[in-house]
Amino acid sequence: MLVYYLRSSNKVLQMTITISKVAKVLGINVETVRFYERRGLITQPSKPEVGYRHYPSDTVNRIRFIKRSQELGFTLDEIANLLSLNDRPCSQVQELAEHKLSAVKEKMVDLQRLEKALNGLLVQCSNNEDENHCPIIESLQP
Amino acid sequence: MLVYYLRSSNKVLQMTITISKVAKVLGINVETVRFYERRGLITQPSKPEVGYRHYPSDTVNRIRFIKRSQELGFTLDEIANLLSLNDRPCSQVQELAEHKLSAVKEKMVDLQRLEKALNGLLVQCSNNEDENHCPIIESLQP
DNA sequence: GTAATTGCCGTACCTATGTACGGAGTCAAG
DNA sequence: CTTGACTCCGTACATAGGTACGGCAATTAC
Repeated sequence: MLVYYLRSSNKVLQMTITISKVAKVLGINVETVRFYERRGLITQPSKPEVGYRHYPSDTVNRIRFIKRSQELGFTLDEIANLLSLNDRPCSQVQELAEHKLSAVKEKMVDLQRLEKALNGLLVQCSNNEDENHCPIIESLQP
Repeated sequence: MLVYYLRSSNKVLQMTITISKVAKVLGINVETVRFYERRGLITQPSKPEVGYRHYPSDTVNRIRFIKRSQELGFTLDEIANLLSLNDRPCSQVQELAEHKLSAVKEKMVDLQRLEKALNGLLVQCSNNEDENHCPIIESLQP
């Protein structure tokens, strides 16, 4: 079910679609769309007297924004923040991104430490003579 | 409250303590100890006719093992696995550690990709002329 | 016109790793 | 003997990000 209506300019078409179409074009679950509504990340279109709600393509775009931001490691709370910053000075957005970047760097240092430790364990293991006694278990024990 | 009792060797003392002491020496919450009991990671000492349960120092050591393994990024499920492998051939333990290692490496690649993307955003931002219009928000949008 | 999809809505459930709470029992100190 | 601290136990709550279900309404397909 498609509804078209004209903007006052008489030029721009705004297409509106049902929730399942929204979910489908984005490749996500209907429930996820509804979840974002509950979280206030997108606004729920008003329910018409008769029939189903229809969602403008703005909503689709907004969810795309959300999904891309998630890929960049932002949480939904941070994304809500980003969305509210739409017309705010660059500096605030930049700050958020920098904050995120330093968190990412920290996490990478963590993982490097971890990688080293795991490699250490495996080296011990490969030098092991005694088949029935694993040095990994040993070395993790106090 | 401390209870000492002798092992048959007549040499080794096994000290037993209350749950809050266990938590205290480990720097964790009492509830966490109880949570590990529920998860089957440690066994709950039987309750004496009168008074409180007392925990042997083995329990403390076991929890230390758990905590170290967690630091290495193992989940509680994996740790349960490790604990059950105590006297098993090295290969199984090694396999678990290798699996973990490759997960760590994957995660690092992810984070590097993310770091690059975030840096890209910040470069755009610093090249920005228009104070009121942030390219980060723009570039995340479709 | 009837059957099969969808939509709508509230609510419960999921994973992972704990934390918190309430009420009753127990213990140690003053 | 009373007070305060601790234990025990079951259950609920917390976070993050959804997913699932049940019952009823509306729409679409044939």
